[in-house]
Amino acid sequence: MAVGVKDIAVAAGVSLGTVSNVLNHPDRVSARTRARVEQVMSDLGFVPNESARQLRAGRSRTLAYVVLDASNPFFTDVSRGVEETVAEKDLSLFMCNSDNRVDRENAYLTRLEEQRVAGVLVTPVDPDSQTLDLISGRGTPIVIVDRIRSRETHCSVAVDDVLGGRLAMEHLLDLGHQRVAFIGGPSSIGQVRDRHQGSLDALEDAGLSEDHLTRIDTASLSIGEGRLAAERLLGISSKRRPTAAFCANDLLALGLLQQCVASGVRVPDDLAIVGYDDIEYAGAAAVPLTSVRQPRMRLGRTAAELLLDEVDNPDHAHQQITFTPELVARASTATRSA
Amino acid sequence: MAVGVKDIAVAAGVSLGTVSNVLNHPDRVSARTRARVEQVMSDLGFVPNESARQLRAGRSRTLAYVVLDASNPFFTDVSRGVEETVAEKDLSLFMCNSDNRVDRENAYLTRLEEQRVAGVLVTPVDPDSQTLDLISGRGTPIVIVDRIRSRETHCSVAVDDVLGGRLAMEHLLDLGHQRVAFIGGPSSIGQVRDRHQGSLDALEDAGLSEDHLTRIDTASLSIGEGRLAAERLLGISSKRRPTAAFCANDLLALGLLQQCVASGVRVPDDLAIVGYDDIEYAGAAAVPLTSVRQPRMRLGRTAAELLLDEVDNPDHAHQQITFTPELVARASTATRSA
DNA sequence: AGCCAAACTTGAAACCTTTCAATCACGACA
DNA sequence: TGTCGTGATTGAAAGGTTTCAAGTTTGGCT
Repeated sequence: MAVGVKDIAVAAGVSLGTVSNVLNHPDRVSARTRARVEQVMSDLGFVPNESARQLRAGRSRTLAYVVLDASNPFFTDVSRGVEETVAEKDLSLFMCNSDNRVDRENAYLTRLEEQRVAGVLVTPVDPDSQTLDLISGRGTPIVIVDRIRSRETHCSVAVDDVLGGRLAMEHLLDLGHQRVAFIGGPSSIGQVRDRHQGSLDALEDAGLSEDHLTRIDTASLSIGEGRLAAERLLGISSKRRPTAAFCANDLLALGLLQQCVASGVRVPDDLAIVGYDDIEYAGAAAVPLTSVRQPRMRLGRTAAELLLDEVDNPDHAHQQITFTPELVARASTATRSA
Repeated sequence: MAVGVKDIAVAAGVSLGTVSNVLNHPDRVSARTRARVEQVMSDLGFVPNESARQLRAGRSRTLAYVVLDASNPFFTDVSRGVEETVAEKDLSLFMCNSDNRVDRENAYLTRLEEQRVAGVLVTPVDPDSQTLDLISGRGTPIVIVDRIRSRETHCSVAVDDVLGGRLAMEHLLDLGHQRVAFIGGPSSIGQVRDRHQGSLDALEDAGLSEDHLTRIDTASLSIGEGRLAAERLLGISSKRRPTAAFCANDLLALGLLQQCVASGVRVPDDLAIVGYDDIEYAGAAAVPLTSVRQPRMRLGRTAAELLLDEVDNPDHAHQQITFTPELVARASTATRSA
């Protein structure tokens, strides 16, 4: 059934080595022989066995990206950047979705290592996971995407979340808001902590105390949690209620926005909203959301470049790259007069 | 550097075969030997080489899903269903994103065949692509997801799009709308054709002529195209303008909704909107969208089950499974009086 | 015709694992 | 003590490819 190089060799009347050369070093083979061998290959429907090739070569020509949450548009854009860069090389990219679960992440990482993939990109559930060190220690290059690690044992790319938080808060303060809600959680997520910290920094710089920021904790960064947060926020007596909300990501902001509209709270007049990530749905919302944009594609592209370098540059040095976020102002924080 | 079974065997003072047995047939090995070998494995950091295993076994224990568009939430939900089912077995799942491009789809399929994956799920750009036949003809099982094929040479799962189109249109007709726009394209996509056809069927059943349906063609099924469609729709003089729009998917509907809100057109009062797919963002929109829901997870689960059957059931028979869609009514088509 | 270099082709070894028939060790039983 | 059976272990072969040193052919030149 399965036809291998040997069958091709026999059918074309050449040796195994020649068939292999047609595949891997076409220049070493005379045009006539090559044509004949290629003809036979397509006649017989030959499909090279990548396992055998890998076994010989020691490594495969495949990269993998272990995504934290494939349904979050933020990550699909990062993936797009990765794919774009990888596609230019003669490599393929497989994607694995850990879905925020440590066990699945580990299962995938193990499988990938067993497959001897050329390298792995990963947005880990826990950036300090020891598994990552073990694997790269054994020789599989790993690049960490969108997370920062305490020890610099890998390449990584990330965005400055403290700065992002600061940008969001400064924007709201500039607009004259004095009472702001920070909506996000759980704080085990580094991103959430950093964005919150950035808001506090901005407050401090403005000479305002921390009291001006009301923290509303959420169980996750989802639309549903955004709706729940809205209920808690709107439950506050209108006198003391914040006039603006900064959400740790756009999904929360979308949920918040929806619940506000449903409750007759006008956005931005009664409540200004800032999101984070600037996913496509943020700009496309009925009240387009102001959001902090991260260079998502660029994140993916850079991560892939670092990995490619680590894969085939013998004197590669680990790098930690941090990008700068940017505020995109839209209707959800438009000035009241407008 | 790399430690293999041989190194383990030497270090543990046993033969190659015994090490292999510890891995694959633990019951054949005495408890004492097994413990010793396992100890050595973890001491030395042994990671089995999957390529070599595969080479011997002939097939890998990996499945793959070639997704049409990883950034469309519809497909991420289908993937979730697939993953769920696959995770129950001792198999892993890789995802590939063809991004609607035939060349990438083919590149991935080729790679997967070379890797000798156990089976492939695919939502193809062109359901009648010949590549699919070639590959399954050579022995790699393929299941087609969310598309229908003219010839029944593979298993496939899909949703009845003609019925979905009919449900949407009947809903609008029930609400008293007489002039409706169908927004979607390009019509090279079978789904778009079917959903349009379903609307026509509903019209006919209601005894109305095709004139009651204005078709607005789009270049793709994206939010941006939805906005463009809105401009064309709103350009029609208010006398002749449709009072409702049925969009071929939710992304179009979201774009349409946004542009309407921005232009001061009230939804649903001035224009009722029905989307398709019922992605999470549809229900979470500022004016929650009425949409036609497809059993996305179920689609994924069923596809995976069919594939698993084809993989390890010798007398597997191809099946074409069609699911039934369901209308979810929300605010975007609420009755005017409400 | 004879020689040489260059171009091409060959065959065997190596990659790492699994399988399976064959061997071994051990205790039980006669 | 010798034999048998059982469970544990072994060693060699196989799986499909690539590599590389060694061998062969080709064509040009004198």
